[in-house]
Amino acid sequence: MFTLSEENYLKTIYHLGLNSEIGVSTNEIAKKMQTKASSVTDMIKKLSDKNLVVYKKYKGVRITDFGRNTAANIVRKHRLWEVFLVEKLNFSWDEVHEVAEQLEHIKSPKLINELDALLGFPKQDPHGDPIPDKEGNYYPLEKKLLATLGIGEKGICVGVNDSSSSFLQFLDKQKIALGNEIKVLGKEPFDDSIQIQIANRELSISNKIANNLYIKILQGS
Amino acid sequence: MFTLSEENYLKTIYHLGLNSEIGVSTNEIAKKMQTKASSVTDMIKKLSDKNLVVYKKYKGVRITDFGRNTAANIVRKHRLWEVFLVEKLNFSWDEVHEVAEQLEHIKSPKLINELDALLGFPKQDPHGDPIPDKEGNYYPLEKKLLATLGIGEKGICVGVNDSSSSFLQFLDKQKIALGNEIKVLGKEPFDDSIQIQIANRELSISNKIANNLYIKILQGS
DNA sequence: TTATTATTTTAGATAAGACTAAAAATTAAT
DNA sequence: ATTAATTTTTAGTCTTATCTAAAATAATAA
Repeated sequence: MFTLSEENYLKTIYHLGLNSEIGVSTNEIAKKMQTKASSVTDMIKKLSDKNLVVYKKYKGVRITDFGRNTAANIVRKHRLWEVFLVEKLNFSWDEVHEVAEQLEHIKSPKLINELDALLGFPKQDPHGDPIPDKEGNYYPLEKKLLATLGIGEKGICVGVNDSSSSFLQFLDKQKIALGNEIKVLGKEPFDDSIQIQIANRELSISNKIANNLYIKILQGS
Repeated sequence: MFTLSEENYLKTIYHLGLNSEIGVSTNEIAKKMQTKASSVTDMIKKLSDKNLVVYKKYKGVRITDFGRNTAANIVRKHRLWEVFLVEKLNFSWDEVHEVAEQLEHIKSPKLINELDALLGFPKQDPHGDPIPDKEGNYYPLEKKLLATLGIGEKGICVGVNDSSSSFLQFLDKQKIALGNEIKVLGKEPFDDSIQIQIANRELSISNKIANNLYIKILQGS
């Protein structure tokens, strides 16, 4: 099995490598993990010894199939715990991350499979991010940023781009939650703000907000 | 906050000190934790620096009020998680300990309070051990060993003395569970075995088993 | 293409937690 | 009350994960 530190590095490498064809650089990892490049080099060697990544000096790392699988399993645990915290323990979506960061390292296959069942085999976490299955596969939602919708289009709020707690708290305050139906009523060219209808209320949303909210387009809108 | 290791040592000292007036010895701790006495001495100094125990060289340690409170909180978390695993995730009582050993170190007051509420504020864990409240107080059940009951007495199975997985698995196999009503039908002087009635079945129980099962006496039996 | 800058790695140090072996203190036995 | 046996502590070493400072390599600019 892997240490806490190894799991955290692996997870970071997994996330950073998702949208890039080339290797993940030492500095990128160091910045993301708030640590020093030399520490990253040390850890990369350990992960490489355990066949979780392929490492070529000065060329960054690429995750292996084994590493990807291992990382996806940690992400699966993280996101299932987030669902549990929100659905069963009354956490709000800005409170879940920190606790899930701890819970994701608990080792017990039975625990996580039973938790999955208790929650009804959810496919997304409270931020709309997909939950990998036992094999590490997941199916990202077809989604667009609210800012890219045209006037008259409507959809369901399915996720956030920025999951900083200040943004999530803002959404809570405005009573915008996952699952809400949102319709674009108008767009203001002057400041790129957007007028929307949500749960029978009308709101004006700044461009910055609209660029951080993901919407699943409803058919026939 | 405390490290994983510090918490584990503290918990052991707490348990070993419960039924003794004098200090807990280095060797006792080492034996219980499957480690070496020298490692214990090192750790004791750290716990002492953090005011969790009082340490006098060659005289063992005594837990402080602060230490006792901290330890009781870890025990509280351990036992609440055990209830959760059995009640919500279909674990059997011999499977819960190992996972609870991990979960008890998760840091989040909200998590544990909400979990407590989800479970309906239970007072005992699946082995019948009392769950401390937020202040670290708990109320042990009035209980007797099955072996000490007289013929005709009856009570409810409320706990085990030995919680080794082999014993717990034996109980599972015999369909003896917490909450079952047990009546003593007879005692065999030759081998000190006991005949009991449990859930409309009659069973013969060896003395060794009867010395590891706690019974809450029912009034008027 | 060479010099400059940025990135990455190496070397050496530190802290936590564990170990072994030896020394010191306590307890038990004669 | 000494000696012997046991317990406990100290001293020194090891591993993991981190750091700083310096060296090596790669990328960029003149």
